[in-house]
Amino acid sequence: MYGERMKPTKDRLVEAAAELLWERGYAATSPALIQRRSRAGQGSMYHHFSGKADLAVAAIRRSAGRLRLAAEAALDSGTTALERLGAYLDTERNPLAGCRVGRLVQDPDVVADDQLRAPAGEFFTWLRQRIAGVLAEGVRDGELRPDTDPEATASLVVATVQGGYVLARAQQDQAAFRQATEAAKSALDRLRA
Amino acid sequence: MYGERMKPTKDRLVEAAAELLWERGYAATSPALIQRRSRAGQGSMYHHFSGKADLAVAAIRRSAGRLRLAAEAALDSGTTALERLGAYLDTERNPLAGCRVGRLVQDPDVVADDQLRAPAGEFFTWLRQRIAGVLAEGVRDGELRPDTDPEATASLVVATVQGGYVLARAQQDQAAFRQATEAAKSALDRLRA
DNA sequence: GTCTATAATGTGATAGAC
DNA sequence: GTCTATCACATTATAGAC
Repeated sequence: MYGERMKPTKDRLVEAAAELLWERGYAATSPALIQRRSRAGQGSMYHHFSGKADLAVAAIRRSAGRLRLAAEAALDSGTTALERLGAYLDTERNPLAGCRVGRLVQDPDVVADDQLRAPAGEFFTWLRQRIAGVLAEGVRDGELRPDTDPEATASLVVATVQGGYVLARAQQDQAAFRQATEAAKSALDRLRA
Repeated sequence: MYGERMKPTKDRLVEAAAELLWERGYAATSPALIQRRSRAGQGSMYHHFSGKADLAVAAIRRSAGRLRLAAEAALDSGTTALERLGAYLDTERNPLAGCRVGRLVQDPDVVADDQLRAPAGEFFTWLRQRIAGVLAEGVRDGELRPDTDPEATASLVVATVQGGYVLARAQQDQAAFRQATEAAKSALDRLRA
C-alpha cells in the first residue's frame, strides 16, 4: 500500500489517458500528450504498458467502470420502473463532450482492434440488460403494459442517449440532447399499464 | 461540359474523400490516401483545394446531400405518416459502417472547425424538421394523437438511428441497430389516435 | 522505475518543372 | 492542371544510461 498524497505513475497514466480519450478520441491522443498530462516520462509509460493501445485498453476499462457505477446508481434510485429509467435518462451529463465510451467506437482504430473495442461492447451489453431488467420488473409488477418488450425498449433507451450525444455535437447545442431524452421519457410513459 | 466516360479529377477527389471519411473518419484519412484512391497526384489535390480540410468540407457536403436524397425518398414514399416514418427507419443501411455524417462529429478535429462541422449540423437540423413535418401532418389528419410533440418525437427518431449505429459498432452486430429502430417504430405506433 | 536520445515512419504542405 | 521532389514536424517506439 502507498500513501494518499501521490498516486503511482501507472495510475496517473491510466487517468490521463482516460481523460484524453474522452476529450480527443483515440487517434488524436498521442503517447506524448498522455505523458505530459500525467507528468510521466517516455520510459515510464513503456515500462508499465506495451504501447498506446495497451494503455488505452486500461483507460477504456476505467471509463466504462465509471459509467457503469453512475448508471447503477440512477437505476437503483427510485421505487417504480419509470422513476428509475427517468433518473437514468436525466443523469446523463455534458452532451457536447460526448459519451466517454460510445464516442470511441466511431474511431476506426478502436473498432479494428478487438482488445480496444471489447470493453465498449461489454459495457453496452451490460447496460441494455440492466435496463431491460428494470423494464421486465415493471411489467411483472403491473406498472407497465404486458405487451412491453423489455429488450427492444432497453435498446431504444440506450440508443436515444447515444444518438442524443451525436445530435448535440453536430449542432453544438445541449438542447438537442435533452429533447431526445425527454421524448424517450414520454415514450416510456405511454407504456404505463 | 465534358464526356461521361471519365469524371474530372476534382470530382474524383471529392468522391474518394467522401468514401474514406465514411470508412476511416477524418483524422485517419490522409491526403496521400485520398490521392491514391482517386488516382490524382499531390499537385492536383492542392490545385483544386487549399488542403485536407477544404477537400473534406466538399466531401461532407456531398455525403450529406446523398443522405438527404435518401431520407427524402423514404419520407415521401407512403401515404400515412406512420408508413413514411417506418420507411425511413427501415431504409437505414450498413449499421457497422456507421452514418456517413453522424460518425464524423465524434472527431475532435471536425467539431473544432466550424467549416467542417456546419454541413453535419445543417443536415441534422433539416432532417429533424422534415420528420417533425411528417408528424405534424399526421396529427393534423387525425392519424396521430393530438398530444403528440412533433419536434421532440422527431429528435427521438433521429437519435435512435444515430444511437443504433453506435450500439451496432460497439457490439459488432447489426441486430443491435435493428432492435433500436424496431422499438422506435413500436413507440411511434403508440401515438396512433 | 525512470530518464534522455534517437530511430523509422508518416503527416500536411510547398516548390518548381513540365 | 498535373507531376515529382522535398520540407519541417509529429508520431509510435526502442536503446541504453542512471
